[in-house]
This record gives sequence, C-alpha cells and structure tokens, in this order.
Amino acid sequence: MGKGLPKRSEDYSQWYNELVKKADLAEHSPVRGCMVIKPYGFSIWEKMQAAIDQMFKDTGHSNAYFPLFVPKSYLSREADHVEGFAKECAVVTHYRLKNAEDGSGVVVDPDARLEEELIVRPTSETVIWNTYKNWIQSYRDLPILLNQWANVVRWEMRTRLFLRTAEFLWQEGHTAHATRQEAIDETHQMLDVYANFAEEWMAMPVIKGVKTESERFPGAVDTYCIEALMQDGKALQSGTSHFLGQNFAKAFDVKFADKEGKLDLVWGTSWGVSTRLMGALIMAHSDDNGLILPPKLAPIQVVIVPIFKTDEQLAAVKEKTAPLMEELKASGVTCKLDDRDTQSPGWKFAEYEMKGVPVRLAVGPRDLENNTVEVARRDTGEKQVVPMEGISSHIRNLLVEMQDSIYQKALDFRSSRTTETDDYESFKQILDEKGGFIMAHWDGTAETEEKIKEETKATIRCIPLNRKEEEGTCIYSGKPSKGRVLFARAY
RNA sequence: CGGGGCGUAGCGCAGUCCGGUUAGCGUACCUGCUUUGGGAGCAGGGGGUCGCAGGUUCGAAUCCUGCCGCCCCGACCA
Repeated sequence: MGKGLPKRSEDYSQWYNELVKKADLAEHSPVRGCMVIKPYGFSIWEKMQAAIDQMFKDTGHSNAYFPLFVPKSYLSREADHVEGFAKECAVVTHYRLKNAEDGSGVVVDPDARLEEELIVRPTSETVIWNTYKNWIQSYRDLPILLNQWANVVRWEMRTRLFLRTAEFLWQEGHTAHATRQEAIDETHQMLDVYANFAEEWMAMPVIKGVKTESERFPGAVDTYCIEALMQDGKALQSGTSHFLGQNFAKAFDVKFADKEGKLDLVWGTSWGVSTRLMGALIMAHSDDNGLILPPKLAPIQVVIVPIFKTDEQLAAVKEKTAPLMEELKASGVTCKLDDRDTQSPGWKFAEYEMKGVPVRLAVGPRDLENNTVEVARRDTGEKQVVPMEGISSHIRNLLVEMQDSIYQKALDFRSSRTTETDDYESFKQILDEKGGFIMAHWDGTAETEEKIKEETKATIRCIPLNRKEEEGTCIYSGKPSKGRVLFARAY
C-alpha cells in the first residue's frame, strides 16, 4: 500500500478517490462505472444494513425479494416514471451466446433474441406494483409493508466510487395503503427513520425536507429527502422517501374494496437509501490521514498493536491483553489484536488510521513494566498513557464520547457553513467563497429554480420541513415568497 | 455526443519530440542479516506481448495508418 493521501484542501476530489482505495473500501471494476466493494468496505456497509434493517423491522416492515428484470412494457405504464428513467436503462435483448465462426470467441446468437426486451431494474416500483395487483383485493389485504435489499442499475454517464455508480446496492421499501393519510404518515415515518439513522449511527446531521417539483422522483406526488453537507461545502442527498399517491396503483390497476364495498385505488409509498451512504460517511468525517468512522459503524472498534522485539515479549503482551479483549468482547466492543511480525508498529499505526479504526491501543515492554497502555483516538489524534486498571470501561466511555464528538463536529461544521442571504449577488459570492448551505427566499417557480441553477450550479436541495414561515422576496425574481429554501451545490 | 489527456512490471511513473546497447526509476513482492514506542536499513533476487493490428526501416516503446480502452472537463444525473 502506498503512503499518504492528497490533502483535502488541495484536491478534495482526488483525496476522496485515493481514500476509498487506500482504506481498502472499493476499487473500479473492469466494467465502466461499476465497482468492487472490498471486504473492509463491505463490512461497513453490512453494519449500516444491519442497523437500518432493524429499524425497518421495528416499524413493522418485512423483507422480500423481487426480480432483477423488468419487462420493457412495464416501465412505460407510468408516464413520468418512464420519462425519468428511460435514458439510463440497461436492456437485455438476447438470452444466448455462441462460438464465433472465426474462432475469435463468443458472439451474441442472433437467433436468441427476446420477444420482449428486459430492463435491468433501475428501481422496482413497476415490478412490485404489478405484483401487488394480485395481492390486493380488499382493505383487509392492506397495508402491505415491504422492503427489499437489492442491486439496481442506472447507466450514469459519469460515475464515482460509492457516490454514483452504474450498479449500486440499496434497499427499497414499497408500501401500499388504504388511505391517503396513512400513506403520507408512512412517508414521513420512513424519512424520520433515515434521519435518525444518519444522525445516530453515521454521526451525520441531516436536513429533512421536501423536493421541488423538478427534483421529484418520477412518478411521485411528493419526494421527501435528507440532505447532508460534505466537508467541501457540497450537499449530498442521502436518502429519499416518496409519497406516490395513487399513481402506480392507477398505472397497474391496483384497486381494493373498502368497508362499504366501494372500489378505490391503493395509495403507495417508496423509500430508499443506497451505498451512496458510504460516500457520505467517508466525506462527512474523514481527514488527511484517512478514514474516520463513528464507533457504531466501525467493523473494528479497537485495535491492539503490540510492541515487541522477541517472541517472549509478544507472549507477555498477549497475556496482559487477553483478559481485556475478553472483557471488551463481552461488552459488545469489537476488538482486534494485530500480532503480525511482518509489519512494524509504525506501519500498523498508519494503516489503522487510514482505515478509520476509532481506538488504538499500543502495549509494549514499557507498559508491561508500568501496568499501562497507550490509548490513541482516531478522530482527534490524541494519545494518552492510562493505567491498565479500569481500561475496559475507559474504552467503552471513550467510544460513546467519540460517537458524540464526531457528530458534534459535523454539526458545528454545518452550522458554520449555513448562511442566510436575501441578495442574489451575495448568494453567488457565498457559493464561490464559502460553499455550504444557503437559506434564501424563492418565488416557488420552476423557471426561477432553473435560472439559478444555470447561472450558479446551485440547486434547491429541499424545502426544509422545519422552516419558519416568513414573508420575503425571491432573491432572483423579487417576487413574494412564503419562506426560505435550502440551496447548495450538490453531488 | 463535444473538448482535452493518457495507455510502458501489481501500483505510480520516466523514456517517445530527435528511431540505435541488455527498456529504466519509485513502490510493492521474494531471500538474508540488522531492526521494531509513528509507514525501518543494507545487500541480493524475481517480475515486461512497451494497449491491439498493420505499415515504414538494417533496426520501432519512439515515426505513419487504423482500431480498442481508460481518465478529466462539459452535456446528463430518482
């Protein structure tokens, strides 16, 4: 593994790319825009999955699985939906290969063309609503509260590891309800689940809001989102929850008989987060020495690096640390002892910093003699020699404190990079000089939104749910506005 | 799809303009010795269809033609 990372201040984007590779999270695959998620990266994703999955279960959802392929005709059933996704769909046209006659390899067998092409799902609303049609006849069949963990493909023109890949992993929840209000409540509930996950697990503060019409999910009535701020001052949409109204029920003819025997269309929601959250996690906290992981999502929370010259010294360190490891494991702390004699302690220090292991313990002859251990915390870089007595509870407290402190740091950063302005010139100046979130008045029209985007590359990330109602005038058009919206340049 | 750049050892690169020893450097890898509290040192060693295909030439990584792939900028991006 090569040394060092580019500095964030010099080239943020290159810093990110290098970090992803050097922390052993992911790498490019032979296929353009796709990635190999490496074991360490995947183990972080698994921790995220486990936590989110539990939150889904706790809110009454079950997992299921629907197929990868969508018949082409399904996609066009909902007009906005096909409009939104058609340009980035991978299409399966044949089902067989054969040996080339000139011996150059295999070629597509022209006789094996599919009667109807299959789309590799960019999202599963269509397959799922087509299925729901068969499952729903009566109000007694409702609600249906399902989630699936899956891969989807969106043929993006430009990709970046985790942030935007042609194939990505995600979960997509799809629910069906008897009433409008119940579906709206579900939409909000899942938005809250995402926000809680982002803040409590990822230590990443987010703004909850609703998208403007132009940023809305194709086929949705309303799209809610959580928006996070990255260290370079750009926004990252980190999760979405859609109120679908009756749009997909209409497209797939999903009706139910209510208590009075009257037929009505079913109300729907869908919601998802993806491996993009990995990108968010990386960019929200990490520094020029590598990844910084909040303890709750760190696959290894504590690493012990023994300092030794001889086998006897190593054995003595192991004997000393064995009870500590037992104790930590018993209290749910993931702990690893790196006793390799093939790498120097300094190499290991750098390595675990790159990988974002929250707490590092170094134990050597000096410590054995004094009954101490050197404790280093990744987020601040602080090192402390502490007595072996009570070390286990010291570490547990430290992990809790770090989780909180990492969140607080991100929150402080966001506060310092959130600006209110009432003037278009200073709006542009803030974007160029400071970046971050800008709260400003907007007249509510798509035209104005588009103009601002063209001129500044900033988009309306969302209309925050908790914004205060206040009269104002649009920074661009000068027309009246009922409240501020959240602007930023975004990923 | 438009503009720019790049394909040489696992990775990162020099050499290409101006053709000419055995294609080189860093790192990684292997062996040995000394080391080990912040990415160790020394010595030795292995690893190459120079993106692919043609052409020019006594001779091509280097010049010419065609093709392929990747990266960056733009367009695009629930």
